[in-house]
Amino acid sequence: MSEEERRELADILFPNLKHDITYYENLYPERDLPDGAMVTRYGPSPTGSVHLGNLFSAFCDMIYARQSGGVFFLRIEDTDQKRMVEGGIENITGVLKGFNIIPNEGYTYGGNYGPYKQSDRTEIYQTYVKDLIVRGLAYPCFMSEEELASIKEEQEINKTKIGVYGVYAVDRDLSLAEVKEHLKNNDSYVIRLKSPGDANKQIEVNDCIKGKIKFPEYDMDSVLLKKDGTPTYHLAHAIDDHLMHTTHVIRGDEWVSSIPLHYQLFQILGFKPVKYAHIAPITIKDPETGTIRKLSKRKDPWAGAKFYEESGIPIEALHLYLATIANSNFEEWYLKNQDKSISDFKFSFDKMAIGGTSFDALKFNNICKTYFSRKSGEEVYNETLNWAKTYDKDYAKLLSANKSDMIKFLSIEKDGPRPRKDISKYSDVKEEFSYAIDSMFEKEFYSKFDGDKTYDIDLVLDYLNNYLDLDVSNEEWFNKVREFALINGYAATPKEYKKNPDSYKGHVGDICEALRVMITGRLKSPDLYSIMKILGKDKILKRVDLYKKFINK
RNA sequence: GGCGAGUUGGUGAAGUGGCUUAACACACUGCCCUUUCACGGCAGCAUUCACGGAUUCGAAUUCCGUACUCGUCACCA
Repeated sequence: MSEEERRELADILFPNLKHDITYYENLYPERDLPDGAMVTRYGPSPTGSVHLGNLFSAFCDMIYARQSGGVFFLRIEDTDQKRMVEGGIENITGVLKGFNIIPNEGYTYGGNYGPYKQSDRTEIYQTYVKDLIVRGLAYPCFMSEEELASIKEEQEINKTKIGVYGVYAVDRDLSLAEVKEHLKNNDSYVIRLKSPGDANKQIEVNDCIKGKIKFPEYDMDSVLLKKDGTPTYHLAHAIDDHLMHTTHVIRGDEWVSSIPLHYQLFQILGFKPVKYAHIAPITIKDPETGTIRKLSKRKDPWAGAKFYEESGIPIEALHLYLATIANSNFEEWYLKNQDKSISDFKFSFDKMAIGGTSFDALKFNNICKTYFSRKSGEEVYNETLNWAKTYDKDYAKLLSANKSDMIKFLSIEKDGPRPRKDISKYSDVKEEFSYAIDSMFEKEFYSKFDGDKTYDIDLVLDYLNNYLDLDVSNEEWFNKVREFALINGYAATPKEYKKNPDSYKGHVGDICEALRVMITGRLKSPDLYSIMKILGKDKILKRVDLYKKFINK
């Protein structure tokens, strides 16, 4: 086909486009950003629920854009109508918000590079494709599904590369008359790339994470525009990321094998190539089979986005975990810098895992504990209340009614450089601190007690009535407990008791244990003095009463 | 099958030719601290980096081959 003919063909195929390429190029000028600013984007396909892997890649988009003073935008990639799920888009934007992953531009966020939904950009894609046709780099292909299937079969038998290329691209060099004939017959068609590549030549690309990768040049006539005039992912990616001036495409590594195609597309469209950062999938070692596989929403609760909120895991703790997955040196840095947060850390692509990143539930749990340990009692209280308001309304009421005491309980052993680590999620607060709220404690009625001993109520009452003094310091208080222990035939320290076990009934620890069990209903608790001080003598005595009922039930 | 990537302890991983008798964290075990638990401290936990070969004075690190795992080869993204 001559250039004249291609021009004619382009006009026949796309008669109604309002603009030309230059129009769009001018519409979306270069962004005015500081040097080194990264423009990243998250491009979800609205197919329903969100996977941890998606969240991770969006998280990376956000941190890299943020730390470089760039832009992170959200683009809805809904070019496939068949995959559309009712409410899918709303679900995605909602989940992102819920996870505190906030784009600073894009769908529902606005910006000067929209529309940010691909189904609203069809005309733009077609404009570029029309130009490609004029330049002889794209052509209409009328091959039927059957024809495609049959060349694939042939290729499989011949053990050659599968796809539409070379001699298999039968419509590649159709004459204008032939195309017109097809059109007259109303034959359906797609627009294919007329790939200028040579598979015998190599290209080398530099992935920000994976480093240098070599591929044969791309030589297949990939589909650019589908039968319905809608673009394929590849075309949309090239055009959108060019027009929106994305600098870094961070995406899952299932895309690395399409790098040659994308690279070629950028080249023939005359676009400055984007930098790619292909992140490894989040995997898990299957507990049953021992093999490594991708996280599965069906088998692994962590894979689904809903899980975290529902089970009361703080979003910030998840961010912390994503950050430790994202950069291998983050964890160490975070442990050394007690007072710093994620945004203080400088992430870099070369600290990202190249192979699969394994999800370590135990480590995640520990990170959650660390998160809580660094929060003040009041912060823990507020966050827990906030969570309970939607996920445990009854508990939320109890929390509100017991605010000041609850904060005191949650603050025990929080000051100082070595805070307790006993909570990993909001629902743990309810479990671990049930003794803090009278009505809960009464209901629980020592059901949490996991020992088999019964304790001397008279001894405890004697102590409470005659020796208890909560107006002194912790140390003085404990000295009085020691005094009381000695008087009653208990050793003042466990060491002493160990030396002469026969001369004592037990040691101070035993007295404390009795107190602890009656007051908290369990063998383990935070500092006893602090608990007693918050409760006060009256409540303590009531609990001893309750214990009496428990023993005699 | 073609193309591409990965393979370091119980786990997540650091490591880019000598500073590695393989960091750090999680888990586990022991001891210490201690009124319980948690926290914290100390110690233990890979004589070895999938396997075979090559290069080198020297390799977990470079090269070649083998095995296994993963991704991809759609008018899905």
